[in-house]
Amino acid sequence: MNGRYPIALHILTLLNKTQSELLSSDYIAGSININPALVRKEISNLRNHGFIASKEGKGGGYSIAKPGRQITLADIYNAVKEPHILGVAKNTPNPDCAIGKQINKNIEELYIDLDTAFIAKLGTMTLEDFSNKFV
Amino acid sequence: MNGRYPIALHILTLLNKTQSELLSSDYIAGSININPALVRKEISNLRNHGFIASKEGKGGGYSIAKPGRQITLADIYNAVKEPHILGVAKNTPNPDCAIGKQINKNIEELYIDLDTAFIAKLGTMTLEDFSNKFV
DNA sequence: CAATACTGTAATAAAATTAGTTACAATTTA
DNA sequence: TAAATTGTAACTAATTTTATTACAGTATTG
Repeated sequence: MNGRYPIALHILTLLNKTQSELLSSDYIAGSININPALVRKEISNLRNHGFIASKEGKGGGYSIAKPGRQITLADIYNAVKEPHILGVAKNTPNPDCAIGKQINKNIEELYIDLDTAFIAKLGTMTLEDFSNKFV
Repeated sequence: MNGRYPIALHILTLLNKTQSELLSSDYIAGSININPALVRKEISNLRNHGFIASKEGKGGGYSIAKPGRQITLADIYNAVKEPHILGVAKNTPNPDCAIGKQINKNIEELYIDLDTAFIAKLGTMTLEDFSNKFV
């Protein structure tokens, strides 16, 4: 798994804590300590999911698009998630092997089961809850 | 996340289904369709965790070290797991930012919480259960 | 005891993925 | 019109993952 989830959480926490004004990608990048273009790229994704509103032009920037109470950590997970929770092997198993032939289907099933449980757990926590951990 | 979990599951399923004889890394690699040296490397890890027994020399190979009923999918997860369930960002957040200063601690807490729940779920399934999905 | 067939492990190389950088058009404000 | 900002693409660098090669060590078997 790459660093997109923690980055997304960082961005959304900042915006959720800053209701009154717009934050620029430069400011956000300064808090995270990464490149502003990367921030804009991830925000582009989060905006497509309806979590963030943006305003172009001078004085523009970003704000949270809806109350943190209405964004669960599962929603964020779904917005940045990897294809499979426990990783994907890149091999193509041997179709002439009894196990190899069936393993992908069975792993797939297992993953769906796990993913469902994981999302259920994440769904019990909101961005607001997470934000409230900050003093 | 990389492909180690599915690879480990594949190896262990093969061995659990083959109680009577030893399987060579070559045979296992043939089923997975990856390099035998990689198989031996992952097995080296799984052996250190007590899941696999090995025999060197001619006619040697691998076998399951204990009943599949005694190996949970959580045990396997713990043997190959990544540092964090939802990924790690490589940045060092700005310590002069109120959010940046606290985010790592809060993410850490969240991850421990999630990991615990995930392991509990995985702990309800055994290698035997997984093996039984194969007809 | 010599040949063979394995494991165990390390070193290296190749491939794939992720993160970072640069650039610039488009937009808005003043 | 100048300045500040987003949006996006193209490219580069770094890191991680996977693959390959090699070979010493260990049993087995004729």
